[in-house]
Amino acid sequence: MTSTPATAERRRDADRTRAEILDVAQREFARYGYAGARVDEIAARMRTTKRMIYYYFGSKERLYIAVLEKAYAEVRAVERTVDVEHLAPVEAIRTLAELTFDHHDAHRDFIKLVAIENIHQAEHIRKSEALAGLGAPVLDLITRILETGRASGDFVTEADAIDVHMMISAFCFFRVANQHTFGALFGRDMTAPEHRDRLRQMVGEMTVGYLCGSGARP
Amino acid sequence: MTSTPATAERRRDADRTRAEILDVAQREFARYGYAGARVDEIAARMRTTKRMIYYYFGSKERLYIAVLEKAYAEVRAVERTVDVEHLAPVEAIRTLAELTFDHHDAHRDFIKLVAIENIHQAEHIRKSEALAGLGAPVLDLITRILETGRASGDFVTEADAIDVHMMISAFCFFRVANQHTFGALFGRDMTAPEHRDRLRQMVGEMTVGYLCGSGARP
DNA sequence: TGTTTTACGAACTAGATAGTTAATTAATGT
DNA sequence: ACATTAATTAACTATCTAGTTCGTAAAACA
Repeated sequence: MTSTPATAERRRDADRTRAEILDVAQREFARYGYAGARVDEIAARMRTTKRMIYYYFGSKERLYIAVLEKAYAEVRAVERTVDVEHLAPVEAIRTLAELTFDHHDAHRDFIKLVAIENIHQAEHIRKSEALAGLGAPVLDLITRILETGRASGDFVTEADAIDVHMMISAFCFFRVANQHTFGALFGRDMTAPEHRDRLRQMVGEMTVGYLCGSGARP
Repeated sequence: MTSTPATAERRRDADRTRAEILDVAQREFARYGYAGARVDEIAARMRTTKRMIYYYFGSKERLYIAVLEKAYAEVRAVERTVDVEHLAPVEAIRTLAELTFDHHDAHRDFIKLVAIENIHQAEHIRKSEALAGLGAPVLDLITRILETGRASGDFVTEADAIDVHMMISAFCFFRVANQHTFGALFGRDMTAPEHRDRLRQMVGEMTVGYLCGSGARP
């Protein structure tokens, strides 16, 4: 059993080639959409040829699905590192909101892939078993925080975990996904560094403010 | 001057043909994206031919821009009917949030077109002069509400009109635009009728809650 | 009425694009 | 060393798609 050098350069390296295809394809799909992305263009941006795309992935659609799965897997890996269990409910939910903000900020290609997938009515996500049940962990976390917060009397608003997750995601997602049209219409790039901290704080305040209620309601 | 019958059917009717092309094209672009939409398919869904698309619009891209302009124009028309000036600031902002919700709910094609436009980095919106300065009216309105609310002491949070508009839009937009991936991951169709009223109330509470602050902050 | 202009339809084309064929070379196992 | 398998390349093809050509007929106009 001759072991292959893991670090040194090899003329032929299936893993490396596969990974490079996925990498380039992710950028291409995120930038131009599924239909707009060109297989030839992806090939041109690699050190290998178009034939390899079909060798490893079979079709444009299967390549796209593979890109989606990889992107979601990375996201899931980050999510697992979140630990807010030791915090009091108000701080836990604020921290979760801010971490979600950071996460969306750091994975813009992923955001765009999700937006693209929605245009296609999530048909590819639904096709992939690897992507089913991906939402459960966050919902469990939020559910526990909400229970604690209601028990302590901090949270007064009735909303379930999915509602709260949607509220947080909507803010973080929109800021990245709609930066271009919003920028064109309102003359402000919400993803610019000078707005980052303020908006990050805002999503935390917004969520906490909603759950805790305010003096303005009769 | 022979006047043409306005209501009766005519074999040739430029306005009608033009309008039908725009209508069919809007559905097609909203459903498949710019690159994914097929000119032939648009033609097949009309009672006229593909030739007419080029006769009236010149190219696929110019047709797409015309669709965008029409969609934005309709939206603007609705926006002009909003009158919340006579309301107290808290109710004004809540009403604005709920109206925005209704508006997004009622114009789903428009939402999808905006999502598509973001994938293309708003290049078409930027090309169209008809779409510049479209954001100003809402911002003026929010600015006035915020001023009144701060003067009365109802609003304590420091956020400007663009921030508030983004917060409201994000929620309403996300619910419609991301319904498919969200549904696939969390098993809930946020656009389903049984969630509508709750989410509508939620966006109002959320915005008011944020602006008025809550007891949870030190 | 005759002429011009506007609106329309069927068939066609050039180029782009996803996907293939078949030969080749590097690594692996014996 | 040699056979086998995995990885890779270059050139090719069928099809799809935006855009066109050319001819025609209904309105508008004089």
